Amino acid sequence: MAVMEAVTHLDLPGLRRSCARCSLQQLCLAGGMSHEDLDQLDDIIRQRRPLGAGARLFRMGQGLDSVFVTRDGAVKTVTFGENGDEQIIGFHLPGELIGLDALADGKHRCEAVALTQTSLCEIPFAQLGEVAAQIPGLQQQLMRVIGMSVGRDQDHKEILVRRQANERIALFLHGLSARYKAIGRDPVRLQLPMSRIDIANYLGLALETVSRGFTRLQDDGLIEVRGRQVELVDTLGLARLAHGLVEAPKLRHG
Amino acid sequence: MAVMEAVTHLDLPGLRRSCARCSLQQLCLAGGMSHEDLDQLDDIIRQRRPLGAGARLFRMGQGLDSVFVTRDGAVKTVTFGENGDEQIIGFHLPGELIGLDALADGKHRCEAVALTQTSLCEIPFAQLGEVAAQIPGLQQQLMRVIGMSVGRDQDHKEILVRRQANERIALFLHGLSARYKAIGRDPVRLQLPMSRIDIANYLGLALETVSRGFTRLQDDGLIEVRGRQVELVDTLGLARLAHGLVEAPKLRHG
DNA sequence: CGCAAAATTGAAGATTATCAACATCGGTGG
DNA sequence: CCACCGATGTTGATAATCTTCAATTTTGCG
Repeated sequence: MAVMEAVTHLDLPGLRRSCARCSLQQLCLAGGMSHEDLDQLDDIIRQRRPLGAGARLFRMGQGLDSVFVTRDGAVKTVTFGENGDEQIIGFHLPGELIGLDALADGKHRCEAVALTQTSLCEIPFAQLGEVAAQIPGLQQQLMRVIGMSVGRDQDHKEILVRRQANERIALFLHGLSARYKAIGRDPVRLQLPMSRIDIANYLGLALETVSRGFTRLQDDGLIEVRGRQVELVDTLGLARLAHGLVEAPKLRHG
Repeated sequence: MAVMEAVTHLDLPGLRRSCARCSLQQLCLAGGMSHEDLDQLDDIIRQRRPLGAGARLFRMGQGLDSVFVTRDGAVKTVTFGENGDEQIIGFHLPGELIGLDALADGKHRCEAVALTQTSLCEIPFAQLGEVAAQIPGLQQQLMRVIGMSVGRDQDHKEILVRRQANERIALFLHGLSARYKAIGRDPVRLQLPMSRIDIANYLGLALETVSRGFTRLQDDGLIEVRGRQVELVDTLGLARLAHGLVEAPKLRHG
């Protein structure tokens, strides 16, 4: 029961803070639980030393040992087709659960890779099951968290079915903004943790198309792009574009 | 606790058959449970009178009362954008769980519509939670079933990111075949329960593109199309196309 | 400061959406 | 039993969008 790690005495920022004092509490597994129950949850959660960009949480085919919740930073989950090409299945921001892909048969069908320096909570799955059986609130909250993950999957699909590249990009930014807002970050000035290639891959587009889309949205006055920092200028217009309410996105005359 | 309905004495085919004798047992919530536990599960499951094509299981915004498992037939889940257009989120074949979209906040964000005459099992969600807390096996199996649903979502995404229409179609048929096989149906001669429009919507394509894709795949000797009956002739070739291993799907010279 | 990776921009070619006409299927009623 | 009708599905032509290949610029970091 290796609950405590060498990490305990390091006192790095964000480490060994209890769930009770975690700002992500409401979004995470800890949501809506009594202080007593939180202690029990705390006991099984391992808080890992921050991972560097590119570090892997788990690999495809590996058994489901733990589920993870990002605490700070960002993670992408990817699969690899027969031809070996990477496909990004999801981006995971703070408070979002990672590892559900192994729920079906106990083996991961994704690989999880840190996009930036990332610290996260690790929850041994077997122990989670045990504790959840004892604490009714945790059981319920686990379902809610799973539901949120399913909801993000659905959002991703709703992006991918769009035929217009700019609509996908607008939806992507719009959704990201909402997620940032939910974790108390600035929903207008977005600091993107992922590259254009990763965005393109996630959106099912060529990277050049994404690049062009960004400049196009900027030219139309919807966003302001400075590398990986994107500012949402005309949130309403962006939302209209995102929801396909712009009939003819014509070029300016001339 | 309205467990029994007027339906009890009807003895329609597929009605009031216990989980223990259900052919879908292994895929469904009943998988891997003892005979005793199955009885307990049986007690909370309502088996509904078959629904006609077009009937709705639940609507968007409605509270999560029950989850459903298709027993026979097929169901689609759809959302409606701001502009009112329908978007198909998933197709649900026998043994597949429906209703997880409401797990996050207790309200459905999809609508579920029967594609053909469909009979299914209804499981009141509150009671499921109670029983699951008592039966450790059910808890575990519930996770597995949720995991399978998440896996299908991932498959759907992997279809949608494909840029080539024929690849999407090939992947769609390939995946459908696998699901048919899992429930003991012929994985080669597929009887599609959904229209071309629905397929196009699900694949993020125009319906004409789907129609052309079908005939193209037929011309290439991969499938044989007779309306909604599609026979997979060259399964290997179809898989190769599905996985993007065909470099240049050129037209025949001339 | 310089280099490699990341991002932008340009031009050409290919694929798909769209509009439109036509064929086919299934069910209903004569 | 056949004919009709609407719904469903197929096919054709055109225009628009996206991908691809290529060159260039910018960024980030040692």
